[in-house]
Amino acid sequence: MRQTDQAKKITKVAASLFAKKGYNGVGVAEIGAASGFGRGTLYHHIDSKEGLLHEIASQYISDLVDSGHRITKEYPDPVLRLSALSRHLMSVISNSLAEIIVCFREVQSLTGSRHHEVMCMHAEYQQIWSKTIEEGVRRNVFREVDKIAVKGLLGMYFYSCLWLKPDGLQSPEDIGDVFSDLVIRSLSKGPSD
Amino acid sequence: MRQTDQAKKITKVAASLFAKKGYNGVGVAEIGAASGFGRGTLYHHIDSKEGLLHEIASQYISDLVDSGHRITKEYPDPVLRLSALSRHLMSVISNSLAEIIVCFREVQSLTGSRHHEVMCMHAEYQQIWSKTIEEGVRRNVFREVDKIAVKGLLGMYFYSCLWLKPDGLQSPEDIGDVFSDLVIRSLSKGPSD
DNA sequence: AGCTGTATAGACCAAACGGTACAATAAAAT
DNA sequence: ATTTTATTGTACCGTTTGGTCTATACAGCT
Repeated sequence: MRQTDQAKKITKVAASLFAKKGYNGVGVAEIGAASGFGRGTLYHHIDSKEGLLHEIASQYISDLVDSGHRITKEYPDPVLRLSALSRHLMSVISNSLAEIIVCFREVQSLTGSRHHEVMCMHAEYQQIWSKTIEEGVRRNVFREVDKIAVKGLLGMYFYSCLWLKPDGLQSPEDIGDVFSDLVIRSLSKGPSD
Repeated sequence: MRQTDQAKKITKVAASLFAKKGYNGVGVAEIGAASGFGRGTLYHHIDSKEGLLHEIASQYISDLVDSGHRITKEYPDPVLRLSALSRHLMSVISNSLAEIIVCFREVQSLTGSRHHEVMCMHAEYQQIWSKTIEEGVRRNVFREVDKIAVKGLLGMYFYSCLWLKPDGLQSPEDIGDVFSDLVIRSLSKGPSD
């Protein structure tokens, strides 16, 4: 969707407000005030409050899916690919904290096709990780794991939006490395496998 | 806090409504209707809407902390303790899905000391896991890991409230076992450590 | 019967909600 | 200079918000 600069600014402001107070905890008047507009002006730039939410949620997750496919092509080796996915995911989360918090906390506030679209993209991103693990099993570098494991591993990352501090001591890439180390060790073949 | 049967019922109903639509997405009228009361009656049993939220959030997490301490005493061995914590956490999450979803999604809607209290208990629970890992390092069964790792590992569990189905194929304990397997492998000493 | 304490429903309140209408203004195009 | 076109603020709409107040009903007890 084409967005003007003003609309982008409003989307950005709305994301951080939604992240702080929740979708239903923020009124359109507050969004307007925070972006320096009156209510009438606001509605000249956006279509509806829910449209704003959809924009926030879908934008970041479609980016994630695109980058995921790119990384898949770039790294044929499953171990290296997992490290790259890990670093990248962590840096996206860190750079779009507000958007991702909103996306996870407020998906259920989206209705109909908007909700469906976001859920599908989320499933697609999970597939990217699943395929990587399967590839590792095929190449005999990973052991066979329950299908539910990938949900757990991704949870490690996504849950971080609740404790990640943008100006923390560790960089997102450092954290991504710590996590990918955990992930790869948990998947690797041990002496008994 | 002492709660009458009616108050407990209202808390339960409110938890599932909050989980589905978000704290600010549900009105007190709706809570009343869903529990079979008018608005006046509702306020005869509860003090305020935020009090309800606090009840939901604090109740489950204080249970979690208590059980955590109990398990710590019961299992001196870090590996066995981690497995027990894992199974237990997963079954609590599964049995109180709505409450936990609400707790994580809406903590920020709590104000002042109520917010602080919940955050402290959450930190205390994380400590229980941290201490277990440290104990394992001391006993030379776990390798040294970054302090941030425990946040990631707990995220595996907590994030599950977004995809866990109460009537799913796998029991919470099964999932807990899959997860504890991942956790223990990711922490274990490898050939190169 | 009379009293006391707990439940209950519904009217009511001021404030805020998402969204629209419209007039006023600024900028651009002619 | 005049006409379009894109922005803006404000007043307004009906609805819903969290919370209070009051009147009634119904127990159990004396």
